[in-house]
Amino acid sequence: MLSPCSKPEWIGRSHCRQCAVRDVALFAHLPLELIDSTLAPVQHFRLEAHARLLAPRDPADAVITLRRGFVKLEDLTVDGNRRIIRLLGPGDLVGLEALHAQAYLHTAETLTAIDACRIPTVVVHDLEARLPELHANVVGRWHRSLEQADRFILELLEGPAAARIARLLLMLAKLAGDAPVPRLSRLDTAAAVSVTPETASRILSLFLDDGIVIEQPDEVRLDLAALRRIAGG
Amino acid sequence: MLSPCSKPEWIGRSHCRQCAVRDVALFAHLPLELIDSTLAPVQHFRLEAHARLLAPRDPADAVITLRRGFVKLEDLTVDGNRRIIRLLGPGDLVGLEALHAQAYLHTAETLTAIDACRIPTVVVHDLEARLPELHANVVGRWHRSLEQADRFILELLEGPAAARIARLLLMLAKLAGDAPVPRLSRLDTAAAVSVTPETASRILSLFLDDGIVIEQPDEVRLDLAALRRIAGG
DNA sequence: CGTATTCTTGACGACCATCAAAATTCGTGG
DNA sequence: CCACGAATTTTGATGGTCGTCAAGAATACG
Repeated sequence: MLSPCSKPEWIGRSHCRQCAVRDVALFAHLPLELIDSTLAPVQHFRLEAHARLLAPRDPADAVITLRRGFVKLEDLTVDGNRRIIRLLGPGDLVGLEALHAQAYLHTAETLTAIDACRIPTVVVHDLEARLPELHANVVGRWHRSLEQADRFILELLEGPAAARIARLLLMLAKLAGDAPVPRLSRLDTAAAVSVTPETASRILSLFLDDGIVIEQPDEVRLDLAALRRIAGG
Repeated sequence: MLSPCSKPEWIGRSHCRQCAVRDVALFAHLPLELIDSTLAPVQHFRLEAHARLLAPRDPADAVITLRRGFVKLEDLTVDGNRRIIRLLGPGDLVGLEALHAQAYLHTAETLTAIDACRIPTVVVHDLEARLPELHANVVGRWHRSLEQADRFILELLEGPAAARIARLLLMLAKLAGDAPVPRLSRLDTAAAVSVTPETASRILSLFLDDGIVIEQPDEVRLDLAALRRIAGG
């Protein structure tokens, strides 16, 4: 079940192209004799849909790179509502805050089944000290997270409810790329765009009636052009 | 007007305690002969209130550390409204994205007169390569920005308008610390919490009537306890 | 098969956006 | 220093959107 990324059968897999760590060519530049010793603690694992990955206040000693599947990051607002603050897809890092804080800050839960690698922070820090180019990549991760937080502020929390939900679906579609777009529950949809579950339900009913959204058990088919029109801008 | 931080009269100033670069003791640990050569490009400057500091797409070749005063970061939403996405105070870095991107991403404008230092990114990268502890500090800056973005999502864009504005004022008070709390225009208040200027005006009228807020030309006095009650949670 | 959660749909009301107009402040130049 | 125009602010009236409350239907789960 757990296998170090340095094993031959791992390296050969096409998914490695999406692996955040592979992207910076860490493995290629590492001296061969260091590969096993350094990357042995990196554990590959799978997890089913709707499972908790991280909880706030958990001791943060590792980051997780998503190879396949989708994850939501959520928090409680001051008046006790759930709010989704970020959506992560293949190539993204979950639990980035482990690189700077002692504990995780947000709840992380899977939206779909996932395929991921657990990388202890000591490994990242070790490699960072040796490979300056990895440092730029880590900063890039922070930058990406910040950009997505800004997009939540500017797109998902702005304008009429229908436009927000349309933008949410477009955001998911972009995250998914070629892969099928994961289906969000009404509760999660509401928690992402700051409306009540009732309004989320009503608006999705409209979208379904118009054929703009087609729901299947675990995924959705979207009329992107129509959604862009509703999203405005 | 422009003076390197390494000049004697600068070092001696009490404000240096608030200087983001001083905080990591860069200067103390640098070999003496490197101080002048490395820090010469760091320029200290002042700017009046309501002045533009950075604009999106400007070439990003420096970060700015705020020694005194307050700055807002803003952007346009998809439907063309101004939205304030971050508020910065003494010790914060403006234009953090320069450390990773080629151009600035947001509009940065002063809320008050400021006292700041312009640090070319090459200087930061040079020092980072030599001093590992600076790297942790830089990551800390990204973390702080991300935390504030999350607080905007969870606090300022949630709940009734009065609660949002109360939370905004509390956030400003915390930023200011001992210093006077800067006065935000109705337009800026509205742009921060995503309401119309009319509602911002109406709600502040209530606060003024109740003595919860007292406005002076450039600053405000706040009844923090009352604001916390209105903020909820 | 029964219970709990999620989802749907409806009716109602509150909050806030919108439109409008007047008052005030600010900056600028006469 | 005053006068002028532009921008901001205030206040009111009105309507729409969405939250709230409620009850029933569907779905998931043990």
